[in-house]
Amino acid sequence: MTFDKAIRLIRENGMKRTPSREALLRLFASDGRYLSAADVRQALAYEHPAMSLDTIYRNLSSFAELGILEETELGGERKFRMHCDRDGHHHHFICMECGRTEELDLCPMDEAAGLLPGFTIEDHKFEVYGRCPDCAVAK
Amino acid sequence: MTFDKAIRLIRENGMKRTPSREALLRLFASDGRYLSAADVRQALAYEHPAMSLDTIYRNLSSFAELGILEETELGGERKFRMHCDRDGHHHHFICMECGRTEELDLCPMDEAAGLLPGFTIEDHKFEVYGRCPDCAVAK
DNA sequence: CTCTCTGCAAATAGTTTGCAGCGGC
DNA sequence: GCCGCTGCAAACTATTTGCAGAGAG
Repeated sequence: MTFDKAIRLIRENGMKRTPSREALLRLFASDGRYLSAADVRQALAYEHPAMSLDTIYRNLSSFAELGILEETELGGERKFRMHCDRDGHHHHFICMECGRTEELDLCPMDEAAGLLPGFTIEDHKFEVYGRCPDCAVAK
Repeated sequence: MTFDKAIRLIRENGMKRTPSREALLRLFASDGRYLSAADVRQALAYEHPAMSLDTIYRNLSSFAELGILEETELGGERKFRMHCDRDGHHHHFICMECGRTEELDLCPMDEAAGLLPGFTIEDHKFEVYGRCPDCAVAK
C-alpha cells in the first residue's frame, strides 16, 4: 500500500494527519519488513526523537484496524508491516536474520477447508521462517 | 504422546519425577487443547492448589524443549498441548470458542519450498482458527 | 547426602490507560 | 475554538530470575 492511500484511509476514517502518523507511514511504505514498536522507535530516533512509544503503539494498532498494516506475533512481540495490495491472497516468508519478507503465492486454505466439514473457518496463519539467500551465505 | 512416554523422557534427561510434573503431564495427556499457564493453574486448582505459576512456567518450558509439548502463540499468550506422536508431519485447526483442536493431514511446505529457491527454511507455522461444529451451532 | 525442584518475592518486557496540555482543521 | 492527538506517568499482563528451604534419588 502506498503512503498516499494510507493517508486517504486515515482521513476517511475521521483521523487527523499528524507529523507522527506521516513519519510512521513513510517508514512502513519504504521498509517491507515486519517491525515491532521498538524497531519503529529506533528507526525514527533521528528524525523524530520525541515520538513516544505510547504514540507508536496507539497508531500501529489503529493502522492495523483500518487494514493499513498487517500484524503478526514474532518472538513474543507484535510486529507490523505495510499491507500488500496485490491481487490475490497470499502469505509470507520471513528472514529470521534481517527481517526481509518474501511473498508466497500460495494459500493452503482451499485444501484445508475440505478436511474440516462442519467447521466454521474464521482465520488462518501460514508463515515460513528461515534465512534469505544473503543471510544464508553470511552464516 | 502418552503420560508414560513423557515420564520416560523426563527421566532420560536427568530430570526428577515430582508430583507437580506428574500432575502437569496427566493433565496434558487427557486434554487435547492448547493451554496457557493460567489455564493449567485453573485446571489444577482443586488437585494442586499450592502449585505456583512459577513452577508451571518452568516445567512447561522444559517439557517443550524436550519435545513433550508443542507450543504456539495465541492471543498474546504462550499455549501448550501434548505433542502428537502420529506418523507424518501435520498442523492443527483450533476452535476459538472451546479450544478443541483437530489434526490437519496437510502441510503446505513442499509446495512453498519450491517457491523459495536459494532460501534456507528453518521453520513454519500453519494454523486454522474458527469454530468446531458444536460451537458453531451454539452461536 | 546431594543436587534438583519449588514457592516466594522481586524484576523484567511488552503493552495499555488516564490525564492534561498541544495542535490539526 | 473544538476535539482528537500526544507525552508523561502509572498500571497491567505475561513471563523470568535469585534465593533459600523442601524433597527426590
